[in-house]
Amino acid sequence: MAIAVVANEENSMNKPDTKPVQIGELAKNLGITTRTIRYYEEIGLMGRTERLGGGTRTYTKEDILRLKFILKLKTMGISLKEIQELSDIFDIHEKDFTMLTPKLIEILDNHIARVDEKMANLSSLRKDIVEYRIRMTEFLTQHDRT
Amino acid sequence: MAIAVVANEENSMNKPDTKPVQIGELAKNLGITTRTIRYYEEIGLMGRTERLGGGTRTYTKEDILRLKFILKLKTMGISLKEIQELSDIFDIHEKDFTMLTPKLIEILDNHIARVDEKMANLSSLRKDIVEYRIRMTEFLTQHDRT
DNA sequence: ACCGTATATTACGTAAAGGTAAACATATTC
DNA sequence: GAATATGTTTACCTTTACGTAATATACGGT
Repeated sequence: MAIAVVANEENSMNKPDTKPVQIGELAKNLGITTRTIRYYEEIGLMGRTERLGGGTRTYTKEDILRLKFILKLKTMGISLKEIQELSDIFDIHEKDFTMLTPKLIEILDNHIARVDEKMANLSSLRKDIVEYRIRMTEFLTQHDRT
Repeated sequence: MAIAVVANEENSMNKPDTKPVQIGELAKNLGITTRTIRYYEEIGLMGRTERLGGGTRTYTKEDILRLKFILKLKTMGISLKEIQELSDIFDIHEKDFTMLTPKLIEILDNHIARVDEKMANLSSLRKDIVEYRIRMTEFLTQHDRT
């Protein structure tokens, strides 16, 4: 239940449908490719999940929440490297989500600052470009007249 | 004189020091590396400049202005690929800067729009992160009490 | 002529986040 | 049981803007 909070779970009816899902279906549901899921496992974002006899990966509800959490952080512009740090903490402390929260908040705070900075930069950049554009236009019209 | 307008030339005393410069000194003056200059030539941003007998590159005042122009566009976030388009036009029309201006304005307009979009995205992103951060904090304090 | 520094060319390395292909095993469906 | 779909691993490809190294000449001054 803990991680559901952070993965934006809707919790509609909470059916106990604990039927593990395979990678293809999961990918389709989440709108990503299987390569992405395997890649996340490869770099240690997902703990290694259960496999069927032949090696086919299966994903429990918890696994899926974890993946959704990763995707959520990604949409917020957190890099996979930062998410790795979180994953490490999460796994080291035997999936105790509370151990993860302080670091998460730290990263988020950090990220807010970065976003603020970026916005300031873009704002001044925009001014530059517009100014430049005006000079160009003037230059052009002067040449039209001559 | 034409390109001087766009490269932000200070035009302090306008000494006729038309002594061609070599790549190392030029790089130092502009605060970039020689690799960068050669790279720009490699991908066609700089027309091939004159060489000394042994093949050493030399740069005239015009060449330097062209390079400054490229750097100026870069600081505004224009990609080298876009600058290539401009360079192509410039070279095709035998270095007539007026032929280049419409495309330049188009690129700048385009770029302003992109910057605006980025800023809007960052703004909503910031909201998301802050909201999320608040939820995390609440989650944490609840667990402290229990 | 010689020395030390600058330059030339070629070519591989880097970071991020996967894409894509090859070659194979497994699972499902008719 | 053959065809089809899905899964597996390994490993090289992509983009951007150069960094870095290796090797070979060239330039400038004495």
